[in-house]
Amino acid sequence: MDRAGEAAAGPGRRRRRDGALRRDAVLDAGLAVFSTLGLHGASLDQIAERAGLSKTNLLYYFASKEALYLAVLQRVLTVWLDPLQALDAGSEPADALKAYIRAKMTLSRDAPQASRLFCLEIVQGAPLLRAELAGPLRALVDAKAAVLGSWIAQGRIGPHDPRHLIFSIWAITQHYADFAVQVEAVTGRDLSDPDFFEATVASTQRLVLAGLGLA
Amino acid sequence: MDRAGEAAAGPGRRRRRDGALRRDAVLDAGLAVFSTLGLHGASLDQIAERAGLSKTNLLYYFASKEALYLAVLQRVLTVWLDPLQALDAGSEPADALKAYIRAKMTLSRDAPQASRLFCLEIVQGAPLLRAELAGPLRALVDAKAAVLGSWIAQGRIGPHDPRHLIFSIWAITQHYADFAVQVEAVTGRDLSDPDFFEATVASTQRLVLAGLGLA
Amino acid sequence: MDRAGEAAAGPGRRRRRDGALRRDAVLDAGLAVFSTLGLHGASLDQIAERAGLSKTNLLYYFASKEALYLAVLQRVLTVWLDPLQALDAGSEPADALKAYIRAKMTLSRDAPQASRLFCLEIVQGAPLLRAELAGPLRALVDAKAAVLGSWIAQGRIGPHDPRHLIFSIWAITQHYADFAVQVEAVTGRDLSDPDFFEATVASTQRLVLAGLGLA
Amino acid sequence: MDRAGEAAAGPGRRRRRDGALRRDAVLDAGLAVFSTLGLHGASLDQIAERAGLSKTNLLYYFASKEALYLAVLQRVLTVWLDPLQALDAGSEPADALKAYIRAKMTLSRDAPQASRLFCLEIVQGAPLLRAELAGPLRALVDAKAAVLGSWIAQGRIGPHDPRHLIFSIWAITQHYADFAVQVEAVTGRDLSDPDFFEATVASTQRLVLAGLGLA
DNA sequence: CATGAATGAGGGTTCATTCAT
DNA sequence: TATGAATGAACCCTCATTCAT
Repeated sequence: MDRAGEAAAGPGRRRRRDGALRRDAVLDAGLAVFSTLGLHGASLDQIAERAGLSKTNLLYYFASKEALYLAVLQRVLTVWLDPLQALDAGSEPADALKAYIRAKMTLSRDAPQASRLFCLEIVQGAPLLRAELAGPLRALVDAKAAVLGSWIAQGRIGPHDPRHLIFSIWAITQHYADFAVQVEAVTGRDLSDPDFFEATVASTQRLVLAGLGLA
Repeated sequence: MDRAGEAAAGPGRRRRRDGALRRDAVLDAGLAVFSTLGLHGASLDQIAERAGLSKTNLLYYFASKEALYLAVLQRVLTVWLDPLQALDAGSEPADALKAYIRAKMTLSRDAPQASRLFCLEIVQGAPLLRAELAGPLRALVDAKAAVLGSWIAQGRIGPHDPRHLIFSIWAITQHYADFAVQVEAVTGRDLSDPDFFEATVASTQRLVLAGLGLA
Repeated sequence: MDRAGEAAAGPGRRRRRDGALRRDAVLDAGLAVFSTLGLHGASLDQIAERAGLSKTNLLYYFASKEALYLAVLQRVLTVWLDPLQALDAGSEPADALKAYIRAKMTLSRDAPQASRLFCLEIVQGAPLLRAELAGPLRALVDAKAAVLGSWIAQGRIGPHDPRHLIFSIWAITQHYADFAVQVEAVTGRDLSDPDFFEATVASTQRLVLAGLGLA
Repeated sequence: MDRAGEAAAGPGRRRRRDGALRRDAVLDAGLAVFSTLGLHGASLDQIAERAGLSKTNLLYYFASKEALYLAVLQRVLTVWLDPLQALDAGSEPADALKAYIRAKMTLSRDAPQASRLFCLEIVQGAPLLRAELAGPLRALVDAKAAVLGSWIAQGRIGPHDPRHLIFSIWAITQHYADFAVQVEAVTGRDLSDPDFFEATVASTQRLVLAGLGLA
């Protein structure tokens, strides 16, 4: 019944849904290609082929290569800042930090391309993202640094500069996505291996918590 | 005598030395441009101009764009692995680790472009460096992991997986070079500020040493 | 009754009238854009936007870009040849020529875009208008040359080749539309200034009439 | 001997001369194509083929299509303003005007493409030439209008506004280049026919001189 | 009548690379 | 060594046109 209903929904609506799907397919393809070859190394032809449409048609959905790149980046950034939002002042510090580390490491496992694209953009000086960094990102970090600061003030965690702590967690967790080839070259494993994933999470949690005098 | 010898060396030798100087100039220019724009975003014209010669002449020194890129990468890699070599089994663990962290952070301050170029290459899957990773780099890490492993076995540092420990130190120290724009957007400072540099070194040392039960 | 009839005419007829209005709007927009940018420099999008409809819809009214261009040209040509028709053998030569010059100069003032589009087409070799030139236009010129010729034969105007005379009048009067930017750059004025318009008409009339020994 | 000398001149010099020749060939081809199809209608491929080189090589000589177009226009403009320079206050008015009309008509015969390209540019609003019009061209016209004005003040020619007189001569003489297709459609002849050329010159001279009371 | 989606051809331009000297 | 000239491949993008509704 439902499927019949969908089939009868009329072309207009189906089309529109197809359009949104194709847009998403393009964003996915863009993420894959951009994160491997960079903005300049990627070609629209490549992305279009991967998304299953023609280059011209791709340009019907996104006005230009740079517009597509930006759209991909925006989508990445949204996902990227999400876990930190959850770091809550009301939680037990150890639990909150452990959860945050796990959440970030999970992202590194499940969305490594997003991590890499973000990394590429930042490493190259964030020509298109600088405003986002100085605006929303900084605001979020300031807010969470305040949370960590209050824990320190209450003596619940050691006196580690909150921003350096955040950077350290970011650095370590993202390292397993961004430097995955290196990790694999050295260890022969990556995060998709459940044992390795758990060992990495545990190791990072232990380092950070002990580093803060919580273990 | 030496100086007279040099002065009288004739065009042949002087030329050769000039040539070596120009080669270095090209490598420097290549590092600067590649680290900002990536392999594909950089143009030989740009690099040549920065190095003060013509594009055609540049191609006399390096057979192709990719050859130049590789040469730049090789030079980077050499510098890159150097500090780890110094991690010596004979030292006191705390001292050795503190020194290593400081050395790496110093590199991030003094050679951020090298760090970024290395990062770019790895993030994109290390298409040209994979062999280096699986070969020399892995061997070096294995060797140093053995050192750390011996310290653990002797109970001189906590039971933290040696490779994860190395990754964590790399991740944190390189973060301040690779994500410098982000660090600056959030904190308003960077490693060239001596106070910030020392605070960052101290913070990282404390986290790692405490994380290993050494503080 | 008529108005009621119109009001009650139903969608069919009203639609048709709307259609004619939109057609005209497209022709107007086409004239404006083509006369500024030429056939190849103009885009259907531009014309459609100016006419207030979508490109696809524009192509419902005109089968192709070239078809639209031709339609615009046709409309221009009709207006263009009109004043010459009025040159009547029965009139006094001086009056007839003065009236013709004024009529042409008025067109240059009121329909400069039409003049320019016609000019563009002719200058480029009239690829789409050659037939019109060799057919109706030549016939008209032949007819009017006969009129002028009869005046010469009667000694009522000087022995100036009729066709050259017509060309001269065309050239001068159209110059103030086609080369308006140049005229304005040199004099700071254009035909929309009533004083300048009258002075230009008078000047041209004087030159031509005196040139024919009529003053 | 001369030819041998040239042949022995060495590659460097021959090359350079070839380069200048090719540049000229490109300018010629550009004039031919631009004057027929306009800036937007012309393609670099077309021009390159006509000039006997590849599109890419053409772009080695001229940085962009617009740069080439401008270079062509500049060359045209130089030739264009030349005859007017010769209009000298010291001459007999009738002789000077007759000579000027002949010179302009000769240009229309020998360089009709230049005339047409100039016309195209002006008709479209002179987007790239406006500065030239308001600067050098206006200055030249002002100077020559002063000459004509002095003749009027001395009663040597009739009281015809000098600028309108100049415009009229321009309009008529250029008409035979710019509207050549129309002239040919109507008369079956063009300026390359010596009889027609002389008749046209004479006719124009008579109209203008008589118009000024000089015949 | 009207529209959103899709397409293919072509255009200008960049750029690494080669050639000839 | 060094350079100016030349080339061909690839790329992004525009645009007239068609399709399907």
